[in-house]
Amino acid sequence: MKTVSFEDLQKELKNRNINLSYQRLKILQYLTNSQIHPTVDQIFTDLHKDIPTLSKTTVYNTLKLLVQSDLAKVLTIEDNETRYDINIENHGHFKCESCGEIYDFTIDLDSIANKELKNFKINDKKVYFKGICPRCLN
Amino acid sequence: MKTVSFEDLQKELKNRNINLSYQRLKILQYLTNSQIHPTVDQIFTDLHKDIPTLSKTTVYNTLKLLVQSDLAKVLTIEDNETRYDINIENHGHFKCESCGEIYDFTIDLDSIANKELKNFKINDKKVYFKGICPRCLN
DNA sequence: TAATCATATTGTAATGATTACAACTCTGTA
DNA sequence: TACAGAGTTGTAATCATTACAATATGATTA
Ligand SMILES: [Mn+2]
Ligand SMILES: [Mn+2]
Ligand SMILES: [Zn+2]
Ligand SMILES: [Zn+2]
Repeated sequence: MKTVSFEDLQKELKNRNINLSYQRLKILQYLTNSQIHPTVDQIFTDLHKDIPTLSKTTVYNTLKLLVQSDLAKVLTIEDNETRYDINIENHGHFKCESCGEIYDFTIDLDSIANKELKNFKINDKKVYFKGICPRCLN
Repeated sequence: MKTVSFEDLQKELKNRNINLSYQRLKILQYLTNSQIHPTVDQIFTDLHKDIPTLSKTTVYNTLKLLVQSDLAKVLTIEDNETRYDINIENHGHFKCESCGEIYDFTIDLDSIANKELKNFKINDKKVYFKGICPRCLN
């Protein structure tokens, strides 16, 4: 699973004429460093320790910007928690129903394209699994 | 894609000692008759015409009951609309970004099980596609 | 440098979906 | 008829998200 470097992300932003403010930089760093597919609240709470003036609205705005620019993806594994993934490569997500942790896994999404959909234009594919992770099985 | 008959559903409810009230009956009928993967609001609004006393809370309660009893599934294709599917057979969902319609498609979920997950206990698999449907492509 | 302008951020209020909860209703049984 | 348990209802509370107006920032121009 390829990971896009932080520098590449900065370039991408410039390509799209998106200014890199201090807040945007910090949110982007948080997303690239953490592998936890965070919620808005996790991002806000963690960053708020360093940036006491940070507004939650800014977090929402920035994430919307990143998603619209195809630099991040929205994960809706549960109906009550929206998560964000800076890794836009195609891959699946497994959520442990016991500890709540979310695991990435590689998946060949091309192989699951379906004949029934041959006349459909497919722009996005999401694969979500749920169950119990090995750590919790012990 | 196998469809469970309404009579089978009734039996399943009895097996689980779930009483079939008039409201529950109507909600169940609505789910089996409509193939639109409705939201709570759609169910409530449509049924409210026939049952003016119906409460939205009852719709929420009944759906929660059906999901807990494994007689319905929750779909979270978008982060802002929770939908329900009475068809619990494994199948994928395609949402048209133009008209909003949701299409079922068959998919062999066993074939996309992954070696990386061989030590995981998988309880549920969801596959969501987005794009443009043939009708909207014309 | 100072003035100007566009963009970004902030805080608060509004919205909308969902849940909590207490009162009421219905149905079957003693 | 009285009672008990389950189901329903309406309202209030909660929580995530969005709208919006005021303020701040940062680049551009004179
Ligand atoms: Mn991921
Ligand atoms: Mn379906
Ligand atoms: Zn776990
Ligand atoms: Zn369409």
